[in-house]
Formats: sequence, structure tokens, C-alpha cells
Amino acid sequence: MNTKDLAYFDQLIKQKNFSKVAASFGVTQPTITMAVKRLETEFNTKLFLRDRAHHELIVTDSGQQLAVHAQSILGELDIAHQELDHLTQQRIILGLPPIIENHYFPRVAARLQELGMLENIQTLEGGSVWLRNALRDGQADIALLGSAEPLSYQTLLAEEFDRKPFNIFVSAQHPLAKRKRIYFSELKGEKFVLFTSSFVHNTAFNKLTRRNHFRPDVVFRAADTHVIMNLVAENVGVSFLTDIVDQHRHDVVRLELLDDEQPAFITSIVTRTSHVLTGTQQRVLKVLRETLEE
Amino acid sequence: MNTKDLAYFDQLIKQKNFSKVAASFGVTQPTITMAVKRLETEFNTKLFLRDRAHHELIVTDSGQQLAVHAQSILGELDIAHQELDHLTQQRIILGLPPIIENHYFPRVAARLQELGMLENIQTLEGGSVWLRNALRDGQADIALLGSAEPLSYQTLLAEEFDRKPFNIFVSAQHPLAKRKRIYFSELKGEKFVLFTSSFVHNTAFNKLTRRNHFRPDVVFRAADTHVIMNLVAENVGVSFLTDIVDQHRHDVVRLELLDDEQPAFITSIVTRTSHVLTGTQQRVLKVLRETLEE
DNA sequence: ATCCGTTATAAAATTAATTTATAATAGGCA
DNA sequence: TGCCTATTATAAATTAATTTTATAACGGAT
Repeated sequence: MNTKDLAYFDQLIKQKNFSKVAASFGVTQPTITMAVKRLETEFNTKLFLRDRAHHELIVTDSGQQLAVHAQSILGELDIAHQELDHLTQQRIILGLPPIIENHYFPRVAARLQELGMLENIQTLEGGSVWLRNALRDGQADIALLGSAEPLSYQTLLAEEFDRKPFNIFVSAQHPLAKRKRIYFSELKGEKFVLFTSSFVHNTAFNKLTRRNHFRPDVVFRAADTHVIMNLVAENVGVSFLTDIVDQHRHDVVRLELLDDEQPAFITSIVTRTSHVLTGTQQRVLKVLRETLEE
Repeated sequence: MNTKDLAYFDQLIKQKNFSKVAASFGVTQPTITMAVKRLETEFNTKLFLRDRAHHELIVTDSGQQLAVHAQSILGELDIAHQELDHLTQQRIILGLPPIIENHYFPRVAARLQELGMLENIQTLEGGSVWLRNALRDGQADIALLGSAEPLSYQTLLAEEFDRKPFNIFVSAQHPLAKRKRIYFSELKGEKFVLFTSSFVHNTAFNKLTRRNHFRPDVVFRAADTHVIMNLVAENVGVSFLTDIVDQHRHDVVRLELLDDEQPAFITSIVTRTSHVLTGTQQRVLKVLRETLEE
């Protein structure tokens, strides 16, 4: 069976129009008719009901079912292409969310350079959620991901390498600045300056506000830690971050949280379960583990 | 790309010999050479190193990686064939382990018959572990599985419908027969008659012996409940079963366990996540749920 | 009644896969 | 060394599969 037929079929399920599918693949319309016929013969079933009366194309139960498998097969094929591309180019695509890239990656990069392996690494940046999908879909080979819960996905293998509590950052002039530790509930009524993008921080933060029954007054969201820190220093609001960011400022004070069962910023090395590690990749992983898990 | 090429490739990975693979598919040897060439072109990589010197075929890293995907694609295709077969024959293959079939299925069957849906059901019998794989591989569509822990698998969807504690069955003449409840540790030194096949019972039993630090003296194992019960009645040994079996005997006494955190015989309705439920299948599932979860 | 947008069909053309026949390579062994 | 064997590769011929071209069929809309 030709996978091209599955691709035609997959599009037909989506577009529900033979001629348009043909056009989108740059082939003629009878090609699609024939492809569907071949699949119907191969699987010994009707895949579509051609209801010309109400000019719509009805997908049969079999069609629905095959569509799921077609997608899965085409996806797998796509991953195979990407993986083999990376392999032959001796290139490992390493997914890194910005915060992790800033805090953890410099160490790793230094070590990889010592060993002459840095040239084989190409980083791919994006939020943790986006990278998780990129990894699943074969765009990345390894990723360092942050999460509020231990990662566990069908097709991914996660190995936790660090776990940091979240802290509260306040301006040195802020009344709470004299404290060392506080309960999250004491922040009721505060103004907050938070991350805009990071899924993980928001998940953890929302969990805490919900648990403490208050709606936070978020006055600003920024994608960059320094922007947030500057705003905190100016006492525009307080922030909620891990201490992997920027501890060397005298105008900002870090407060630990005293709450039980605090969420943590968990960092993991993640790979696809279907990915076969080459020698080089195993060596890179070893370096990642040794550098990160100390 | 033709999936036939992947099938040739998959076998070549396993057999490492072009001529033999050709023979096993009933084609000539150059066909395999050409198929590999097509894949190498398609993925722009070398898949094998033909080391004629030590006459062995070396699989490259790319080859290893593609092999994983090839298997996955061929497996998916196989599942698709089976599922569509069942669909067009309006047939639902229901996997049932013997104990569940005996205890739970009669009720279900009666209800399905009332609704005229029994004829669409075909049962597939086997142990829980075997059935789990059969379900994953598309041989069955729905299964009722027993387990000692809640089921959780990558590609399967489990829905618990019952949970029964395990009991101890002793002969009416046995010293413990006067008791109603005992601790598992009191069985140290007893002879046991157990199930031979059932993974679930053994898992639970082993957990308890390990926790209570003794090596059980298993004098006999049988695949059939009645055989076990007869042996227990004759005081050949005591047994470890759920009370879904055979309570109407006067020569055998059932004892409850007093231990904390006892393992349970958990029964679940299990389906493949990739399976699209047709109307009929949804109706059958509804009957299963209604009949079983009461 | 004719036109439009659809999908199907059949023959021809094109492209792809397989076979046949044979070459090439290297080890084993007399 | 030279011949035999077990391999895999190559090239031309054959066969099979896919796609195009051209046209039909269908049913709704104008």
C-alpha cells in the first residue's frame, strides 16, 4: 500500500472535496477517486458515502476509524524523516525554554565545547508546552523542560534532574522585605508582576492562589526576567519566580514560601520513547546528566 | 512510499540476508536490493553497511532508527486492517479472561441478548496479560480485564467497574474454619492450592507473602476454580481467591482478610485509545457499564 | 433546458516495481 | 593459485501500478 494514498485520504477527510484535494496535491481529480478506491479495496470496506443529493461527502464509521490510523502513520513517517535528517547531519536538536537556557545551559554548553561536541547541537527555543509537542513531532530530539508536576506522557521519556521551590521576590523597600519566609496567603492584596508566557510558572501560581482563595491583582506580565526584576525593584509589584533567576541584586529581596505541599519548578531531560540513541547522542545525554544532576 | 518496502526492510533488519528475505516474501533478490535503495533515497541516508568481508550486514544508526518507525507503521496498519474487518462484519471482539467470563459475563450476555446485540459480540478468551496485548494489537476491540493495580497503559483506556478483596478459602474441617476473619500472616506454615495461570491472583498473593516475610508452600496449582475448590474441600491446602467464585459450597469456608492495604481484584472495561467507537460499539459499552457498574 | 460543480469511468500515457540474466566481491578450500 | 560458494549489485526487459486525458453521469440552481 502506498502512503501517498493515505495522505490523499487524510486530506479528503479534512477537505471533503475530491477536486480540492487533488488541486492541493497538484494532481488531477481522478487520481483521488482512484486512491480512495484502492483503499476501499485494500480494506474491503466503503470509506465514504457520496451523497450527491445534498452535495456533501459522508465519512463512514470505517472511514473515521481509518482516518485515525492514517494520521498516526503519516505522523510516524514524518518523525522518521526528521529524525533521519538530524542523524545524517550529525545534528542533535535540543529544545530549551528560555529560562532553562539561561540558567542551566551555559554550564552544559561549556562542557560540551570542552569535549568538542557543541557543534553537533542545535538549540530550538520555545515554551515548555510548545517544545513538548515539537519533541513529540520529531522537530527536536532532546529537550530540557520545566514543569510544575513530574512529566509523564505517552510517547516521551522524562528524567528529572532538578527541582526548585518557587520564591517570592519583593522590592527592598517593600514592607515584607525584612522577612525571610512568608506564607503565600500573606500576599493577598499585593500587586503582582509575572511571566507572560511561561506555562509552568502560571500553573504553579494559579494553584497557590486557588488554594488560598484569592484573585491575584496582576498589574503586568513580561516575558523577560530582567524586566520583571526591574519592575519589582521599583516596587510596581511583587513576583513569583524560582531562584534560578538573577539572585545578585541588592534592590530585590527573595522570600521563601512556608506553605506545605508547595508546587516546584521541576526540570527534566526529555526524549521520545521511539528515539534510538546513537553513540553521539548517548554521549551528549551523559554530559547533560553529569552537568545537570550534580 | 510503499509500505511493502518497509515490510521488506523490517524483515531485512531481522534476517540480515537479502536473499532469505526475498524468499520469505516470494519475490526475487533484486527486489529487496531495490526496495532498500528506494528507502535510502527517500530518507537520503545509508541504512546498511554491506560488509562482505566478514559476510555480515551491519545496520547503521539510521537503519536502527528507521526500523523502530517501520515496526510502528506496520503495526498500525495491521491494527487498521483488523479494526476495519471487525467493523464491516459488524462484529465486536470482546476479550474475556476465564474468571471474569464466568462471573460477570452471564449478566452482560443476558442483557445484550434482550437488546438483540449479542450476535454482534464475539468473545476472545485468554489471560489478562495476553488479552491486554491482543487489545493493543487490534485482535480485540474491547476487553474486560482483571488486575491487582489500576490499569494504566500508553495506548489503552481503562475504566474500573468493580473491585473485590481477595479471600482465603479453607476446608470446613480446617482449624481456621471457625474463624470469620484472619490476618494473612496467620497462614504462615499452611499449604496452598492456587491458580496456575492467573497473573493477577499471583501478583496479589506474592505481594502478601513478601510483605509478611514467608515463602508459601504451594502444593498444587490448577487453572480451574472447581479443581481448586475440590482440593480445598479435601483439605489438601487452603486457597487465595476472590469471592466472585463459587460461594455455595458447605464443605469450604471463606475467610476475610484483616490486613491493611490489601490488594484487590480490580476489574476494568478496556479499549484502545485509537479506537473510534461506532454507534453499536457505544451501545455495547453502555450495556457493559450499566450491567457491570451496579 | 442548460449550466455548474461535483465524482466516476475508460483508455492512453507515464511511472514504478519486479524479474531475468549476469556481474562483482570475497571467503573457503583443494 | 584457481575454482567454488554465498553473497549483493546492476542493467535491460517485463509487468504492474499510477496518473492523466477526455468524457460521462449526476443532481441542484438559474
